[in-house]
Formats: sequence, C-alpha cells, structure tokens
Amino acid sequence: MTGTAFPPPTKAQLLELVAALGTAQWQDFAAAAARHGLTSVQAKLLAQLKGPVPMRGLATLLVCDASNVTGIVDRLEARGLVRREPDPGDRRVKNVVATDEGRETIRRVRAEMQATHSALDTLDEEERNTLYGLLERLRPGLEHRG
Amino acid sequence: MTGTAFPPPTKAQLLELVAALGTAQWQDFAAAAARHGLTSVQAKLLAQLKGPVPMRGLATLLVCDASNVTGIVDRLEARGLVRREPDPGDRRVKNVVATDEGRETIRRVRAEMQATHSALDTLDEEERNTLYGLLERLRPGLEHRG
DNA sequence: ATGGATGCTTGAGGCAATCAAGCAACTGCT
DNA sequence: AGCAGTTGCTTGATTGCCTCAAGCATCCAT
Repeated sequence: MTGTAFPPPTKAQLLELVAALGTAQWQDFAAAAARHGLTSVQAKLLAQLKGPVPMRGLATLLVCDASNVTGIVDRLEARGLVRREPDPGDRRVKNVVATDEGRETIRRVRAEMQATHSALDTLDEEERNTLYGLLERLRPGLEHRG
Repeated sequence: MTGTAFPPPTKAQLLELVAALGTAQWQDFAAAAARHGLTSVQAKLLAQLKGPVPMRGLATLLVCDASNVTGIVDRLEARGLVRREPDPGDRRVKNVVATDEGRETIRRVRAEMQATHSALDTLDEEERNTLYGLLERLRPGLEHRG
C-alpha cells in the first residue's frame, strides 16, 4: 500500500537518493542558520545544547578535534548565544550552556527549515510512521562508526 | 507489514532522525574521501562529473560562488584527477572533465562507504523499495529551493 | 561597433579543520 | 605523599572552504 512497486531501484540509486536528500536538507538548515547570522557548524553545535556539555563532549558529538570546538564556542560566546561555565566536579572542564537567546535562536532556525517541513508535509501520518521505522533501522549501522 | 505501529513519532523526532542520518552518511562519505587524500568538497565535485561540466555549472550544482569552484578545481587538477578543457562553442567557458584516475578514485570512494552500505543491507528488497518510494516523494520539496 | 551580459580568475578576509605543543588538573600506584 | 601518566582545554601554524568585490575576456543584441 505504501506506493511503490513500479521500478525496482538499484542499491546505487537508493544511495544516490539518500545522499541528495541529505545534502538538500543540510543546505536548508544552513540557509536558515545564515538568516540568523550563524554558520551551519555554529548552528549545529547550538543544536546539541539541551543541557550543559563539556567542550570535549562537543568535540565527540561533532566528530572533530577539541581545538576546533574552542573557536566555534568562542564565536558563539562573543554573540551571547552560549556561555562557558566551570564544572563543579572537575576544574579542568568547562561546560557549555545555551543562553536564553541561544535557545530561542536555534528554535527559530529549526522552525524556518521550510523546505524540509513542507517536504515532510507531503507524507501522511502512516507514511511518516513507515519512514520513521525504516530510518530507525538504518541508524545503528550508520551512527558512530569509523 | 513494513514494521512500524509502535510509538507514533512526532514530526520533530522524524526531522531529528533525518538530520542525524544525513550527517552520519555525510561523515561516512568524508571519511572515505579522506582515505584517498580528498576533502569532502573535492569528492563531491568529482562525483558530479559524469560528463564535461562548465565551471559555472559546477557552482550551480554545488550551490556556491563560482570563484569558489576555481580553487577546488585547481587542487583537483594539480592531482591529475580532473582536467579543464576549452569549450568549442564559447571561448569563455572551461569545461571540467574527470580523468581516468579521477573516475577511478570517486568510484572507490563510493564503494568504500561501508557504514552506509551495511546500513542499507539491513533492509530487504521490499523495504528498500518502500524507502525509495518515500524518499522520492520527499525529493521535489527539498531539491533546489531558497 | 558599442553597451551590457556572462564566464572565469584574482585578491582580501573570515570561518573551519587538523596537528603539535603546552599548561592545568585529575588519577592511580607505590 | 609524591610522582607519572592521562585527560581537558587552549594557542599557534597551516590548509582548505567560502564569499564578496574587481577585473579581464568573450559573447550577444542592438
């Protein structure tokens, strides 16, 4: 019922489609971030801050060197979107937390991803559930790997 | 039958999942490219070269400034993966074509995206068809937008 | 043939990313 | 306690990416 059956797509075609949608969605995100004066990397870092996260944790989440995070957080902090707090349990650690303005900014960026939102709106409830289920199955293989 | 039905995922969750898989797949691609001494942007440009493409066309495909393409092609050309050819019909235009080595390199990069391949292998034929159909539906909304 | 587009490159400047090095602070061992 | 090794963060140097403004060559339309 979930509307396929026509051409049997090759694995290569599926891969290409996944790649195309991935970059399209990324560009939608980057454009929304840019409207708020953020680079896509800055926005992505901001998106990770549901609570306090140490610098090292951010480097792990963003899959990059810790020294890289220093600069990104520097620029976000200079704009008042983020704050560095000392960790009570370990004086080496600096925890990064989003300020109110930071939270509000990233909220807006997410809301303004119009292309992505309207694309998802073309699917009905059942289709979205199906898609979610399939993508859930793909996750463990793709996440944290070399 | 396509294995869902458990929790009704919110649209936000679906969006987050799409984003997570998109970046995971991108990092898989970047890692494979790095093993061949290419940056992800260089590999992405190389992946567009099924035939001769003018510099301007590459800028459009990569959604970036034309002056940016100059540098990327410079570096690829210095490695012999790409060649600039004069366009017979318009002397302003330079068409970029992949060399044999360039084609072979990008072929290998694609083949070495192990995480992505093995993730897709967890789906059976029918599930892949379903996924392909759903992603196909998402494409028009996401592709080339503001 | 002149004026306006179009295609590409150059130069300046900022962000992103990595590596090597360094300092501070924590941890474990004896 | 003390010392060694590890971990967390920053700095500096270098490279690539990216944009903008400017410039030159070529094409096209009048």
